Parts: sequence; C-alpha cells; structure tokens
Amino acid sequence: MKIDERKLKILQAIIHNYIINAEPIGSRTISKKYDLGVSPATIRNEMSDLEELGYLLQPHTSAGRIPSNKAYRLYVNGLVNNSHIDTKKGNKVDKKLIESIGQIEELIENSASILSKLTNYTSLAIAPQLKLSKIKHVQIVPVDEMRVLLVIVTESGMVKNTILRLDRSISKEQLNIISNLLTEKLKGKLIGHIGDVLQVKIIKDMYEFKDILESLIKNINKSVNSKESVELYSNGITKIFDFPEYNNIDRVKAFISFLENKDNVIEMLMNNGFNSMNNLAITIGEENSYEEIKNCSLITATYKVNGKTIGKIGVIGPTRMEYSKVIPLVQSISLDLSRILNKYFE
Amino acid sequence: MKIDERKLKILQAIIHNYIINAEPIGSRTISKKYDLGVSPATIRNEMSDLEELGYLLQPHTSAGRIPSNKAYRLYVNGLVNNSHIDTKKGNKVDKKLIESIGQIEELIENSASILSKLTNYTSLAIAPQLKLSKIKHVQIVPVDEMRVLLVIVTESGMVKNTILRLDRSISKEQLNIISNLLTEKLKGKLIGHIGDVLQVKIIKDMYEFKDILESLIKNINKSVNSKESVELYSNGITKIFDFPEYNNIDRVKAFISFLENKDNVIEMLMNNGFNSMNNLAITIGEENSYEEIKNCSLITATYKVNGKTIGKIGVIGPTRMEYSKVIPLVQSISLDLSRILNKYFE
DNA sequence: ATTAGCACTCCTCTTTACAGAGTGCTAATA
DNA sequence: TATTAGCACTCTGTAAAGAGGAGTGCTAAT
Repeated sequence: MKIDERKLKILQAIIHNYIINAEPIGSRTISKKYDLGVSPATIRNEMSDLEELGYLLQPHTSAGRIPSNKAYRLYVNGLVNNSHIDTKKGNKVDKKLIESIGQIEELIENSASILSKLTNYTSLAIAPQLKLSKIKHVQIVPVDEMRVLLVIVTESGMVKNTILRLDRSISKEQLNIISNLLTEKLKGKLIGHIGDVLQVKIIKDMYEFKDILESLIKNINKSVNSKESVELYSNGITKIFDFPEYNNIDRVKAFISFLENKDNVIEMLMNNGFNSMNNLAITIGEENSYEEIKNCSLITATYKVNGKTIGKIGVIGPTRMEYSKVIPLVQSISLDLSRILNKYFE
Repeated sequence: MKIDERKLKILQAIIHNYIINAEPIGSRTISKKYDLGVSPATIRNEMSDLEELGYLLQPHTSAGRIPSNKAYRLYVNGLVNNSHIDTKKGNKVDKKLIESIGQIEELIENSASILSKLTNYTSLAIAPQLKLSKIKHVQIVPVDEMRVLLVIVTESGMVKNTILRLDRSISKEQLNIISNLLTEKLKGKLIGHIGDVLQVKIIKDMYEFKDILESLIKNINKSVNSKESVELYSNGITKIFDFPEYNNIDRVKAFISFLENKDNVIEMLMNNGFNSMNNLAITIGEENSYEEIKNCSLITATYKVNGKTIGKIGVIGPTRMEYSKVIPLVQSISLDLSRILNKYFE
C-alpha cells in the first residue's frame, strides 16, 4: 500500500488540526472542517490505512486519531524541502539585536529571549565554544602581587579571559616575556589542546619560568575543559505550561528538571543534527535520545563567524510544534546572529 | 488575652506538624501525637483562642487548623533569638567549596548548588556587586586593531573585565599612558560613579585622548549600570515540585515564572533584610512584597570581603519552611563563603 | 477549669449513570 | 469497484449521589 494524494491530504489535515488543538480528531470532524469532497466513511477507511502505514495513532478505540512521529517527519521534510523559507520576519529582529551588542554573551542571551517571545516556545542557545577555537594571541596582565589576568584572543576574534593565581610574584616585564613566548608557541593551536602542546614543547625552552608555566597550564586546562566553560542560555522555560499536554505536573517537572541540568542540555544541543549538511537541525519526538524529552521536538540552527560554526540557537517544545512557523524563525535568527557577529569581528 | 505557656506549646505543636505534613491538624490528633497532658476538648478551647489572637487559620469549618504568618514569625524569632546556631554542619561543605574555587563565579554557583542540595529548597545567590566596589587599579590591554580589554581591579580584590570597541586604533604605549592616568584619577572611586568622575575632571587633563576616553566612558557605564551586570544564580528550581502545596500547576507556574524574571529576583534579594542588623534576613509569606511569592518564605545571608558586603545567598520555599534546619545552613554557608573569599583575596 | 458526649458541618473518595465522539462492519448505491 | 449511509458497539469524561471521615462548637457533668 502506498500513500497517495488523498491520504496525504487527510494526513496533513490531521497534523494541522493536532498542532493547533492538541486533540485527536475523528472522520466526521475532518470532513466538516476540511473540504476534502468525500464522506466521513471514506475518510475512516483512509485513516485506517494511514494507521496501518504507521502515520496515525489512536489513543484508544473510540478516540479520534493523532499523528505519529513518522507523520511529523514526513510533514517537516516536506516543509524543509520546499524551503521557501521566509527570512523577512528576521528584519524586525535585527534592530533590536544590534542595539544590544554590548558583550557577545548579552547578544546571544538577547537572541534567545527574542526567539522565545516570537515562537512561544522555550529557547536555548550555546555561546561560542572556546575549545574548538584557534589561538591568535596570548597576553598576561598583572592584577596584584599574586594574581594575573590571562587573556586569550582567538582567530575568530573572541576573547577568553581568566584570573589565575600564581605561587610566586613575578614582574611585569617577565610577564611580557612569557606572554610573547606563549603567543609564539600557541598561535594557530586549538584552545582545547593548550595542555598537550605546552606539556611537551614549551617547558623545555622556558625552564626559567617552569613553575609559573606549570601553574598556568593547570589552571588553563581546568577552566577551558570544564563543562562550565560552555555558556548555555535558556529563555521562556515557563512557555511549556501553556500547552495542554503539559497540564500534568509530572510531565512539567520532567521537562523542567531536564532543562535545569546543564550537561544534558548541552549534550542534546551538540548532538542535534551532528551530521546534517545545512545549518538547520530538527529532532522529532522519539528521535530524541533522552527519555525525558521523547515527546518534544528540538529545532536548532548553528551560527558562524568567518565560516566557522561557533554556537547554536533553537527552540524546544511539544512534538506537535508549529514547525511551519518555528523553522523559518530559527533559521533567520541564526543567520542574523552570524551576520551581526561577522560584522562585529570585521 | 495573652499567649501563655500552654498556648505556646500547642502552637508549636501545630507549626511543627504543619511544617512536616503540610496538612491542617485537629485537636484529637494533637493530643495523640504530642504529649500535652490535656484532653482534646481543652486543646480545642485553646485553639479557638489562638485563632482569635491571629496565630491560627482554619481552611474551612471542619478542617483542622494551620499556622498563620504571625505564628511563623513568632516561631522564627524564637529560633533566631535562641541563636545557638550550629555551624558544625558547615564543615562538610567547606572542602567541597575550596576545591571548586576556580573562578569566583563558579564558587558562588557551587555554593548555591550545595545549599539547595542540603536544604531541599530552591537556592538563590547574587555575585559581587561591582557598582558598590572601589577601584584599585585600571589596565587597558590591546586585543586587536580596534578592540581593547579593560580590566578594573577593585579594592576588595575582584576583577571586572570588559571588551571595548574603539573608534580608532591606538598603540600599546598610548594605552599604557591612558591606563596609568585612569588609575591615578579613579583610585578609590566607586565603580558605579566612574561616569560622573570622568565626565568632569579627566577630559580636561587628557585632551589628547578625548575621543578614546569618551568611547570608553560610554561603554563602561553601559556595562556597569545594566542590570545584567549583577550575576544571579539559582539552583534546584524543581525542588518546588516536591511540596504538596505546589501540586497545583498554576501555583508552580507562578513560582517558576517569578524566578525566571531576573529583575524581580534581584530586587527581592536586595530588599530582603534591607535594614536588618545582622547578616541574616528572613521574610515570611505575606511579608513579601511580590504577589507571586506571598506564600513563600525567603531566608538569605550576606557574605563579605574585608568587612564589606559583596553578595547574598539564600533559599526560597513554601511558608512552612523547615526554618530550624534551613537557618543554620544558610548562616553557615554564608560564613564559609566569606571566609574562603577573604582567604582568596589575602 | 477541664472533659466527655453529641449533633452538625464540610471535604473527599467512590460509585453510578449518561451523554458525546468515534470506530468498524455491512449493505446499499453510483 | 469505489463510495457512502446506517447502526451497533466502545471508550472517555463528567456530573450527581452517597458514604465515610475528620473536626468543630456547644452543653452538661465532673
């Protein structure tokens, strides 16, 4: 059995209805609300077929039917392939964003906030991942007797700075020497690899500052490799309360608990569309690997600086998400972000 | 009518019971569970008096009674005045905290996390408020052609740094000159007042760098004065789901929505115990000024560096909070924080 | 002053009944 | 042969009714 034109139309009607009403729909209601030119009985037969094909589910015998994950996937693929994604909506966003560009973190946070307000779903964003950035230059600045500020500038133009505590005091001039040596040695290396590089090569050349360097390395590794070093922003968590499928307290708890766990969320975002070609990634319901969000869908897009992906932004919500509205919005806000960041970094 | 010994005992029994069970209790049950040496009938009479005095509430005619805010206040004042606050529990906390002290922000965040785990309530913390800190020295470091890193070290030893974008490029030497001049002029001033000070005095002396300075001032003000500049941490938001009074979805939503609004929470924390003498502040139920949390209690304590209050940490939960357990924990974690921070800053 | 006894109140839980929405099957129809 | 009308059947959600339980306030006895 194949899914023909009419079956597709009926399926689309059911999906459309369920996205809006969150309730099963029966043959009679379909024939009244959607003008398909056939009687409820015919629709019933087709629905029976669609169920057999795995596109529909029946909560119980005498309820109507709802779309399955397979149905959403079909629907979403259709949306994305047609891909007349309307980026006009993005223009409104633009001005607000540009005004807010004090710090990059603020920019990302504001973008997430805007995305949540526009979509009415919970938004998530991760800020530039330093581990994967290449170093452009390194500078160490004295703060007081025992502490220094380590500044690492990446090739994409981002800046990471960390206060470090040393074991002995050291002069400004010596710090300059170390800074220059470090820059020379580390230029072009990945921040995530600082530890390895330093361990092997540098210690030898710079025996004079051995203790200082060891202390530096230890601290850099600690601060760069910790999960804490990935900034995560979420916004509009309480949007989830607005959906009838979350009028159950346990479901809300599971959802919010999941989002409160930073590690989970970061991993989920990282894995989303890990091997997708374009910058958009969509995971639907059961496709999620975490149990807690198997009835959610996740739509994310990457943003880039100088052609390099540095972060992600997207939304999470019930499986019956308004894909046709959300996909263009996520797409366009990520493009806006990329554009603004590129402008900022020249 | 005065509240005598026996009334107080009955009241305490009711408070104790309600804190644990979250349910009204009647005279018969009290006489069975708490050995007061009088019959239910007597207890009934006393309860009637206590209600008249405003210490008890009756959800409906044939329910038992629950404590009023006035009752909690009496109870908590008793606890705090007896103040044999047991800081032994703090010792366990200590080691975990010391290990985590990479960045100060991380320390505060971890403290909040530990506090939530220990108390089983939602914890909140605000990190050092820069506005109120005095400047020790200022350093400007070049990042690339058009950007510099502004580092401000405060007298208490904290460091604030901000990336700034300039309108024209400037040499390293010139930056050093500016840094030194700024340090000289700004030493001892409040960060929050940088704008005022610079506007009046400095521009005249440093005409050469007028444009650079103006750009700097604009950016510093923006980054210091924005509400964003107060770091807020919360942990264990989902603890609220564990309390039976929050098995109602609307109440949970109101609570979480409130906490999601950073401005609200910061203001609430700032106002808590605004004019209290010691470092501990407790707001009970209706005493809260925000409608959304009038059935919550807030317990916070300040932490200090060099005798100066730089932040707050505490918990929020249902009015029937386990005060006798939470108060010492909040107290001791704030003391730990102060101690560790002081050690860190010498 | 305290307490036993009792009528009364109010809430909550369970049971029962019923309306509503939907299905699948069969037989009639185009 | 595909479509449709008709009908018996199923399942859910909700409202009404009733039983049970916990607690109170009052009165009268101790």
